[in-house]
Parts: sequence; structure tokens; C-alpha cells
Amino acid sequence: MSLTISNTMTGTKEPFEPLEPGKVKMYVCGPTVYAESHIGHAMSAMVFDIIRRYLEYRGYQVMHAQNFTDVDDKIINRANELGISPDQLAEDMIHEWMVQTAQLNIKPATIYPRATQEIDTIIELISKLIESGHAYHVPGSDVFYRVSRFENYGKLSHRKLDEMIAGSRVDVDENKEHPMDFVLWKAAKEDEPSWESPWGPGRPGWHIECSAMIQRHLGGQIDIHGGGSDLIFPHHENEITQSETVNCGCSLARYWVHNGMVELRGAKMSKSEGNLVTIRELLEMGGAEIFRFMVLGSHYRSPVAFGEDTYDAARRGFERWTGAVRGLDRREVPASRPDHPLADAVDQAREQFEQAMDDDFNTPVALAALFDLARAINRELAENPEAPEVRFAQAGLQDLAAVLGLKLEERDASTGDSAPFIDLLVEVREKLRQSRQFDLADEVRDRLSALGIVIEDSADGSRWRRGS
RNA sequence: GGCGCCGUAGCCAAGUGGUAAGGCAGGAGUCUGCAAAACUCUGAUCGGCGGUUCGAAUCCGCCCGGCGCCUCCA
Repeated sequence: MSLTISNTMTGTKEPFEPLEPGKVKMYVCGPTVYAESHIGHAMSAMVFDIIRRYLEYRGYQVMHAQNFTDVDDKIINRANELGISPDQLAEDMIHEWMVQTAQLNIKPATIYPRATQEIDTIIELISKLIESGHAYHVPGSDVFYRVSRFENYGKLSHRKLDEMIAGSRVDVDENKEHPMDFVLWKAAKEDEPSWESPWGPGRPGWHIECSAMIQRHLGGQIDIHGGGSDLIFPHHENEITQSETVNCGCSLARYWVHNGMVELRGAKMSKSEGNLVTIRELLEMGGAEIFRFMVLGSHYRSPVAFGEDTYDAARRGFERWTGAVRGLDRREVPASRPDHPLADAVDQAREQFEQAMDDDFNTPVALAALFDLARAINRELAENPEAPEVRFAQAGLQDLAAVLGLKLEERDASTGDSAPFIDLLVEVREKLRQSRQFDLADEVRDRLSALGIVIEDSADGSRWRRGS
């Protein structure tokens, strides 16, 4: 069984064969750093984190590049509003992104190229495009790509040039030869950040940076190019156009992979609609793992509905998993596979897991396999909480969850400043129960519950955990 | 107007030709002083209408509904 990936370019699922055996070059479009990121950005980063983790699990060595667009109109405008330099704003936002993605358990990319650090390569690229007649400089204005010179313009987004003009309702820049021509180099206005170039001071257009980064850092041709589905057109289309013009006809990326959008109240999460949940808000809810669980719960190409209901459902489901690793101590895990049905359940789960992930990263099916394993563990856990086979299975579940980027750990009740006091209350309550003073015992439980502390009684004493 | 995606039990969501995974919620049990947790049992013929086929949620056509892109967008 080999890995298949669905490819936006061909619209089909294809066997995955990297350019170089055992190695994967993956480039993922990151955010334009002008404002706080929302969970849509988080989803995209998470999806490719999951893909990367699975590729690594499969033994591939993954070179993962994620860019930052750190110069752009929106950054300049916002910086002006805030009264700081565009540089400073970008720097702050990048820092925030790094901190937040770490909290979301997204593995750091191998490299994080930025538009402003690729200027030389960008200028070189544009020069080549002009030389070959694929681009033109309008004196006193910008440099544009001459779209009509690219034979298969629209091949990724599956549209034709003339069909797009018909529906176009954009204010077309009069300097363009063709309405769909796009900017490669933007002439600087006063007080804007700019770099010297053969076409005067200016800055790169949006699309060219990615072409340049791939050229310089990844050798011009990559295995996987990722991003949100909203980037297919025009961004990725234009990237292809630029890169393939100078790339001697070979394709920019072998597999184009696009994730679906996060939806809030039935619509795509976006700033213009004002319907968004920021990553900061998500993290404040303590929702890093739960959000990942939600993302995993539907296929990466499909939209994810974010709402109270779906969040809550994911939280409950995930809690069943954390419950299943109760009492797990890695040091107690037997080194060899125990001869026990539970070990069979682990094997079966792993097999189903791999089969699902091999099939275009079908994470919902992978989750189902792990839910089955969690149930098998919980069954045994009730009978034999200390058994080696339980530890073995728990470790198996934890390992497979980790491949998806889920940190599966028992909620640690022993941390926090309040823990000793809660321990004390629980202990006293135990005594009340032993002397059959249930009214008082129940009151303690109810009032702790109101404070977010859940008490669970069992035959061998009471346990407590922090609820959510 | 063009291109594309989607419509599966109350909700979320797999399944792309052989009689519907999984999760959440609900119901009934087991356990418990009671709860909680866990476990067991429990629900759908797949938006509508036609067609192809021995057989379709799965292929084709039409219709209805939702969404995305065509402009900055993860």
C-alpha cells in the first residue's frame, strides 16, 4: 500500500512519488503578517503539519519551507495606522506567529523565508521574464507579467483566460496590456519601504516572492506545494506562470495540495466579514488540542465548521482519549509486545490508521481507528488498570495520536497552586463518605464542580481533574 | 455570468458500483450511596426526480438548496 495524494492540478488522487526517493520538498504559503492571525490560518498550518508528520512517520526526510509575506499594502497601511514602521509591525506579527504555532504544537518549518530577504532573487527573476518578453515595464509605473504569453494560463484553477475577463469587475489598471496581467514589481510611492531595482525603487508583487523562494531555497522544483484553497487563484496560478516560464518547462510542483476553509456561521472565516476567531482567542479557551481534533475530524480538503456545537463535540471526544491513557507511565511500558488481545487491537488500529493516512491523509478514518483502540483500552482499564498490556496499548495510542500532532496525556491533577487544597478537600470528603455523611460529601462535590473541578468516585477511592 | 466544491441519522463526518465507519447528543442498561467517568445495547437507504446497471449514497441528466473562487485572503 502506497501513499496517495490528491492533486489540485489534475483533480485526481495520485500515487506519491517524490523527485528524490526518501526526500520531500514541501513549500507552504504562510500568512501576510499585517494583523493577528485567525484559526483559518491555524488550520492551514496544522493541515500541513499533519501531512509533514505523517510523511516523516513514513520515513521521508521532509524539507518544509513556510514563507512570510512581510511587505505589502496592508502591512504598510496598518503600520501607518498604528504609527510604527512596517518593518516593526511585520516583525511583531512574525514573532506572534512563531509563539502561537508552537502552542498549537505545529512543528517549526525547516526554513521561514521572507519576501524582503529575497529581493536579489526576485529582481533576477523579473529581469529574466522581461528579457524573454514575458513581462514588461511601464515607465513610471509597475512591472507586469504578460499573461497572454503563457500558454496554459489557468491550468491549475481550471479556467480559461477569456472566461475570466467576462466576469471581471475589477478596476483594471490602465497601464496593463491585458486586464489579467499581474504585478511583478510595484513602484514605490512616497514614504513606502522600497528597494532599488532596474525599474526604479519599489517592492515585489505578491506572487513573485514565492517563486523566488522556491528557486533559491528549494532548487526551483518541489514535491508538494500547499496552501489554503483560496490561494489557488490567482496566487498559485501566477506562481506557476512565473516559475515555469524560467524553469525550462518543468513543472513547479508535482503535487498541489489545498486545504478547505474554516467556516463560522456557515461562511468562510474572513476579516472583511468580521466573522473570525483569532488564534489568541482559541488559545485562551485552552483549545489547541481540541481545535486540532476538529481539523482532524473532517478531511483536510473540506471546510471545517467552527462553532460551539462542533467545538464541544470535539472536546468530549478528545476527553475520551485522554481518559484512555489514564495512569500511563512510559517507564512501565513493556519493551516487547505482550501476548494479549489488547496488543492485537493495537496492531489492528495501526494498520487501519496507516491505511487511512495513506489514502490522501484520510484523518477522519484514522481517528475512527483510534477511537476503537481507545474503547478497547477503556474496557481493559476498568478490570486491570495496572496490567502491562494496558500500558502497551496506551503507549500505542499515544504514539499514533502523536503522529497526528496530538499530545495525549492524562490531565495532570497534581499541578497548579490550588492542587494541595483540592487534594485536602477530596481527602476530607472521602472521610465523610466513609462515615456515610453523603449530604455533606455531595455538597463538597457540587461546589467543587461549580469551580471547575470534577470529582470521580470509584471503588479504589476518589479522583479529581480539572473540567473544561 | 464563468469555474469548482458540497448536500449522508438531531448535530459533526467517512464511504465514489454490491445492500451505510467513527464521534457528539439522546434513550435503555451495567457499575455506584447518589453522581461522574467508563463499558454494553440502541438510530439513517444517503436533497428531489428521471436514467444506466443484475445491482447506485457511489455513474449520467435535470431540478432544488448551501458554499468557495473569479478582487486582498490560510
